[in-house]
Amino acid sequence: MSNRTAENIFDTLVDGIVAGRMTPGEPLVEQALAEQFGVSRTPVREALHRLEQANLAERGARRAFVVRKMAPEDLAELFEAAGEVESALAALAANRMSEIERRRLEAILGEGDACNDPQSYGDINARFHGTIQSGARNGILAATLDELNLRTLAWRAANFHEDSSRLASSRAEHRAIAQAIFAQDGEATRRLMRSHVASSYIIVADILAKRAP
Amino acid sequence: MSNRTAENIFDTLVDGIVAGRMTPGEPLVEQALAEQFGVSRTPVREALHRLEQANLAERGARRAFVVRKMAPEDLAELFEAAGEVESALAALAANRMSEIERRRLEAILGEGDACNDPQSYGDINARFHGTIQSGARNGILAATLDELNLRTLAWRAANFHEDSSRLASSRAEHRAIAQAIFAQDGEATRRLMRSHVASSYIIVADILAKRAP
DNA sequence: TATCTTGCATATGTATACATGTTCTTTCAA
DNA sequence: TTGAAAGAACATGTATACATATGCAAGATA
Repeated sequence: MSNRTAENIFDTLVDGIVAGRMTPGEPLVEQALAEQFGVSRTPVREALHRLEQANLAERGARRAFVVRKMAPEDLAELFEAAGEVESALAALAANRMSEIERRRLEAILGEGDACNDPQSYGDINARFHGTIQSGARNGILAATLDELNLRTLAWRAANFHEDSSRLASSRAEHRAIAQAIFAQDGEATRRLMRSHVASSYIIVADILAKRAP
Repeated sequence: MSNRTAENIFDTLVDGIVAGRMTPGEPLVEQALAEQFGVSRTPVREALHRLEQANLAERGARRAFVVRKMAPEDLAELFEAAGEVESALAALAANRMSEIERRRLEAILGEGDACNDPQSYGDINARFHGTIQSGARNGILAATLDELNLRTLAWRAANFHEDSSRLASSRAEHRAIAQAIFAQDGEATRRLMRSHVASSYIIVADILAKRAP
């Protein structure tokens, strides 16, 4: 079965990493992956290079690729960077979102209040952030955030399950952000979004610290 | 001579694009480049894929790669994105730069005042921004800015030569930014840096508008 | 026993041939 | 003259063989 193309293989590997099925340090050998996917080394090779560029893979022994390990300092930088970019997007969105988009955001808030299942709350959370992201009217900055989030996702999936107390505070933070957006107060929106991202960082870092002290 | 490796070829092509020797829309054909560099298609291919990922190349007719053309709206988004990221870095730097770094920044300011040659002022300008960038203590966010700047550079090089009036206002803006950093006023630094990047955008956009109205 | 050297195992880097897909051109018919 | 269909041309996608580099292990030598 060689219906898999380079793009396809890349997506599969990304998914495996962000879903936590492939653990940091795990080797990514061209030949082995080629046999596994039923293709030659060439498309696998291309996929691995893209992984490296996306900072999801790095070089290990014998120049081999391995799933990237991140130091705790890298994690802090990563969340700080994502927080800065997403809060910038939110500040822009506060001044640029259409009336329709604002109403959609309000609706998403309502869905979040009515939802207690962590799984589907994750979905609602993604739609909340996605609505703000597209409301900023800057595709390049949005793509930049996507890149960064790909990397935070790898951590979240491996280490983080939303608990109910986090769910409650997430709701409150979302509402505060939305209110700042409705008031078209860019700077308040920026500040609130930054601290929202920071609090999700604290949880991930906390779980990590407890796990490997 | 085939001392050139994939990395080398990538760098050469990037340089050619940002320096304006390769114009937007120019085809990048694997076979032709391979012969030109004296290597096979394989390393050229890899370089082209990296160019595409860096948004410096895109697909043209017959799936061929061409040097990326940017619409004016893209340019606006790009500078806005770069402005947000760099101003975030500057805000962080205002609170994190060491005493030594602050003195270095002051020295660079002095060099800028003493310099009237646009060429070497470009150098000083790069060192000013580089000092702030590294003073922010966030390598990931700094790398993000580098990526964006690679793309703005392609425009600047093709369309922009600093004139002396711009040089004077650039000096004044740098001094204002530095003073906000010395005062450890993150928010003022952010605001000033954002408007500094925006004014360089205005110049590029202006020249562009006069060129192809 | 410690260390340096040599050789091999392993994984990526490159070259080349062939496969695939897309566009342009030519040709034939209405 | 126009339109559609077929095929040639061109460019990338993939497979495979060979080249190169790197780390590890074994053995020789001080």
